[in-house]
Amino acid sequence: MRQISQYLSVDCVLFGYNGSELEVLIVDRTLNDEKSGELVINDCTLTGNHVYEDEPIEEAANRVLFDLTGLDNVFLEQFKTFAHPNRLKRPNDQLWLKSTGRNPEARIITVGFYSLVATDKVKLQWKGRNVRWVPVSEVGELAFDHNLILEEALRTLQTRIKYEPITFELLPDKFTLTQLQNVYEAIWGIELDKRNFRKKVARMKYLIQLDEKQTGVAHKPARLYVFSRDVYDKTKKELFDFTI
Amino acid sequence: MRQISQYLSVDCVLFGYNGSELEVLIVDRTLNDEKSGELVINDCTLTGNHVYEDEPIEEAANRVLFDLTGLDNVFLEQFKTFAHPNRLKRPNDQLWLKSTGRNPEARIITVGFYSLVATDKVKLQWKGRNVRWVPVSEVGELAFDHNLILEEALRTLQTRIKYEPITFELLPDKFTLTQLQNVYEAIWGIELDKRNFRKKVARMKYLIQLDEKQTGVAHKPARLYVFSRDVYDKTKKELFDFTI
DNA sequence: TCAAAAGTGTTTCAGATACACCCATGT
DNA sequence: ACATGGGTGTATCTGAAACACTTTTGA
Repeated sequence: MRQISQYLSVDCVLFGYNGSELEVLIVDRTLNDEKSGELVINDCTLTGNHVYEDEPIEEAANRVLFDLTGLDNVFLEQFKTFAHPNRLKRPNDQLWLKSTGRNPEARIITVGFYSLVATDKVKLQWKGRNVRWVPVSEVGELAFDHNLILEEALRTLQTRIKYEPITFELLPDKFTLTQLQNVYEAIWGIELDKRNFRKKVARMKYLIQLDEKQTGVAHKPARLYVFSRDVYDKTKKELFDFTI
Repeated sequence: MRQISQYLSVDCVLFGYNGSELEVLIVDRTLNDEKSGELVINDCTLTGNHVYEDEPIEEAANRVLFDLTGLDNVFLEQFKTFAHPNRLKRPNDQLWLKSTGRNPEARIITVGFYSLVATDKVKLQWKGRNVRWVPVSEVGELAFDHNLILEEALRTLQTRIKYEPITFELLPDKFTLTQLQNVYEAIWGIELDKRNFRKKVARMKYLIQLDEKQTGVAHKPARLYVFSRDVYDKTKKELFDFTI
């Protein structure tokens, strides 16, 4: 029997992109009173989970994502650890811990990961709990310290996309330059100039133009591109070209 | 009696600059056999410590630094958490844990912080244990997973100084532009052009030229500068000018 | 034929790079 | 007087920013 760590968890901020907005995966947390059946907790959390005693945290985070999306090999990066002694001390959180058999007094520290997926690659599923995409701008108050975790994850993402080629993770394998531009715009919350953007990405050899075009769109169909990690790894010098 | 967490620690990678090289603070770890008195462990670690159950990790890290340097308000940033189940499983590490009254089977996770100080501000002192500055390039094999931690800290530092005004932390309050340039060169391990460097920093309004010069040097004395966080906070837009 | 997004070029300006000599001080 | 590091300017090139119209498709 595999032991669960009583002190360590992982939380995954799973970002997705729906074609216009940056979204994040949110789980409903509901608790009914044992006797009255009355709904005593009804709020939301990020996706997270326990870590097995013999399990590296990266594996635990991957496990959460796999359970959730069925996807393996998802982009995943540790960004910060949250360990404040009071992070689970709000009344609802204490109630929740008790009702799920945890010691509400224990200090549980959580390692935050963020992850990027193309929402259309994902069929959501999580052990009967209700899971859904919510635009980052519309996320309300979350349980635990999850608003803080989300905030830090977003800040990390905003910085990271300047220097690392990870925006592709939010798109289908084949994507248009407009989609790529939209991802940057959604993450930064600003608008970019189309011509300048295209001049910029034209320099990136690892963005490979295909002989394919969009179909089924009611306008001039756009060319499709793929990201080549191979080419990227061979031309790492251009890393900082990602500053846009 | 304040309880110590059995599962959580902090490690601080304390970087210093000695005028020519980037250094890191290293602690000797020695253990004598109880009976024979023979030296059974004689190696080095980074500086780290336990966390009290009711103590935020940032405070724990600050406490380590204060005990070590007598300095408060030192630059300190969490960079990564290390939690691999086998991270303390090498024979010497197991021996050490046993001999210091810890459970060698327990999984101890550690949150890594890095910190920057001007070595000449510091009088080292650490509970009788031998502590010293070692150039980063000359650090040998360290105990636990501390080589990995150091590596990640250095990588973080190299990236961070491109976008954040933190190099000043490694210098005396008043410094010369050559010293500043040397810090970048030491951290990146490359040489920079003096004239171009000066043109670049001349644009940074938060580098304030004093009406003071070096004294006691056997050459034309250099002008002294200070970093103004005030001005920096007011002109944050220029953040990315730090790319050098 | 219209609506909708794709795609494209020029000008101007700021900053990156490359590069070599004279200056002020202590010994 | 000499050794040492301080301090400066110019020319060239690359990339950032600002900006508007034509093209291709489906409805």
